[in-house]
Amino acid sequence: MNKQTVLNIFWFRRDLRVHDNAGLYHALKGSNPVLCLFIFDREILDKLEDKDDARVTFIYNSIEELKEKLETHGSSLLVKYDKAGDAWKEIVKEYAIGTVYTNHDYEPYAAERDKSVEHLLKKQGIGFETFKDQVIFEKDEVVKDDGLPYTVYTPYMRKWYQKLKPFYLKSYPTEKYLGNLCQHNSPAIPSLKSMGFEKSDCEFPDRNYEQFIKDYADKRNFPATKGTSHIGLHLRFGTVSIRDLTRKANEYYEKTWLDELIWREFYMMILHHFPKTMDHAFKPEYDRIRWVNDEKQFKAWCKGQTGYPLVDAGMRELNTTGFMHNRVRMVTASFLSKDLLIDWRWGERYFARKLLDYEMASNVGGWQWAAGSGTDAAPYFRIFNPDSQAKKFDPELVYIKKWVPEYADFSKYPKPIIDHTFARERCLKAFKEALTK
DNA sequence: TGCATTTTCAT
DNA sequence: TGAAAATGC
Repeated sequence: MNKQTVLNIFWFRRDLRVHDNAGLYHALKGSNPVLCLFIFDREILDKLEDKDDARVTFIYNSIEELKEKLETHGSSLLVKYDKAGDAWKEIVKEYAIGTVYTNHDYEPYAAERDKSVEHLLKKQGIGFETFKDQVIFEKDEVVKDDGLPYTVYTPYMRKWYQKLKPFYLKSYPTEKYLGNLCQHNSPAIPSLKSMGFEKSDCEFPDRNYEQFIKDYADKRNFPATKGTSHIGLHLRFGTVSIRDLTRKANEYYEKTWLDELIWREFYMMILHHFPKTMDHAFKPEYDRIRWVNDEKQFKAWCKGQTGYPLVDAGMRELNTTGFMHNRVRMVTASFLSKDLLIDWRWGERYFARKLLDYEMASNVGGWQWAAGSGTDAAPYFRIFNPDSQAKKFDPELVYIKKWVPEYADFSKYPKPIIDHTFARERCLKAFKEALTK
């Protein structure tokens, strides 16, 4: 590429699609040809513990798909493997750049990274323009009348619906402007192996979610039925558009499903305004709880060896597939934080490592809800009984037998690592002590 | 989207 | 006597 040709760059991050991509649309409408970029960010990759992390494979596949699509338009995708800041130092040397376009990325690390990249670019006289893409309403769009952020879900949700107009669900017609991509031959994508990863043989969920939206309200609580779409993975990496998804849910009047999307935006908004809640209780007095933090019990929980069949089934589903049914996420989280009195952050980190659809805001929000320390949290005396939860939501033992086959043979299934009645009393005592000081 | 126990009330 | 409602943690 001739260094003299001024290009605009579109930087893909967690919006790995061409269709209905806000930032890409704005880039293509700009005055210079557009070069597309993706960076395998070592700041993130180097911290992953599992070399066959399926999420890296998923990203890799998505990047290959994107590159092919851009190549059919005579362009390509520039792929770097580096720390984001270092990659940008190279890129500004290699290309004459007008403006860099990208979509908002809200997690604390991403916000820091973008601030420093913006600074680096500005010093070179390069513009940095960012857009809302992965949510319908972001950070400061749904706020109380006094301008402060909501900290309770229900009033937030009401305001969210009030604000919703068809305009916000319109797709960006990127396809019309793909002629504005620059002509470019990019070098090959660095191999997974060269980045220290192996290809995972994990099967990824497809993007067809229509039927799931329709059935959601009836099936969502029953882990044995295929009532969940596993669409979280595609939302995490932007391989489906939130606007397309919300439009469909809205068309079908599936409020229960739409509510889950609103929870996602609520927690993103919360993490943006209260970034310290990523590892501190939203209600600070809950940081006074004296956790037991028994390593052996933690390991048993991780492996699905607690002796409580629904907890074990959930953890084994997670370990095997990278997913866990949401009802079961609540049960396993309650069991770890309340029955075992193990710090919710340990559980949060374990889910972060294993969940394909891991989203910091939702995961932290969910864990703090279960532990009682978060927004809208269950009062601390709400303690799930893992056996009655199993009776209610998996009465035929279909889910349990699938993941814990030895449960059928009473003699082969381990005894509970803790007695629930005892654990419940101990939890009430520990929480009360922390909260009444 | 809590659970266990007590109270109320119809039979 | 047992189901449903109320109550407290």
